[in-house]
Amino acid sequence: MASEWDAKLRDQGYRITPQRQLVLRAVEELQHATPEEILTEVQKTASGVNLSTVYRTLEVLEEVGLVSHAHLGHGAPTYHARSEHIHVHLVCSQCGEVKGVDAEVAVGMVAGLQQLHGFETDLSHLALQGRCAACAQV
Amino acid sequence: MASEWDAKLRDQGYRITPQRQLVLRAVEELQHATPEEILTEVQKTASGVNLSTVYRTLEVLEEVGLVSHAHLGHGAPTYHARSEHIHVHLVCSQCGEVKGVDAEVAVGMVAGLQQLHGFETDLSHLALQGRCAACAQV
DNA sequence: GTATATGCAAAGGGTTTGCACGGTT
DNA sequence: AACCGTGCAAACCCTTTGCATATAC
Repeated sequence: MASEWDAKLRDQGYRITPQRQLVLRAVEELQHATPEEILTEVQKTASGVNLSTVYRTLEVLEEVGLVSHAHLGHGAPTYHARSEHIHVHLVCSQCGEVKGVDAEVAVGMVAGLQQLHGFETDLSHLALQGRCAACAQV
Repeated sequence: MASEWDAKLRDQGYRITPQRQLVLRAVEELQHATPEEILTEVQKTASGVNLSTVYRTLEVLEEVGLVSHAHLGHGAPTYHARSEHIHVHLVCSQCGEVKGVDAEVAVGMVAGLQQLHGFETDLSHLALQGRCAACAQV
């Protein structure tokens, strides 16, 4: 049901605007995009849209649960749609490669944290630093 | 052997300076501090030290393996000494609380990533977003 | 003595905010 | 008609960089 997006906004008292629709669509299409990249994508359709609107919109979309962000490197965060398959980000600190892998690998840890510390982990934010297979071989 | 710190620097061709010693000590004492906080601590002893020196020093100390950083929230990253017990950061996205827990909880995930994807995870950078026990009860 | 490290100040990225206008409800 | 959302521009925080001076080696 891809048309639930507007309901999620309305339910929390937010209005439906072209900008919000375009930003959400851009996030879905680009998959791991920074605010700047999202702006560029949005401007292909609506050139007048402003960067601050993208920031404000992402904040709203995140609050209603339509998107999430993760800090993959030192720069800007990247946003992805919440509807996507939940995945964990593997970031190679040597070559910078980013790989998304199934969140399955982390369920043990999540269960452990819940049991030991009562902590409810949100995996959609998770970025793991390390060395990818290629760089580790050296 | 707390006096190995200078050797680690020298071995990689770096010089030993008061600033580097002070920054390292500040990181060890403050435990999870931002560059700004580290500067303030260092300036208690040497008021002339500059923020850009702190940044450059942290970069060097990280390269030689004396400190690590993690992005706990939206703001500046925090630095901690590598010699400390390895721990994972649990960040509550609701109340902002940060808790360090033993990295033991993550060994299963690390092993899985190694096996499935050849990825060597660096746990010292790991920050997990979620809800702490207190906030989850609501 | 020479190369590296530092302090200073300016520039740079990324993000937030105040305000007047425009659009959704 | 009322209020929320947007565009614009300025401000903000965090970080990096160029350059002259000071310092470790």
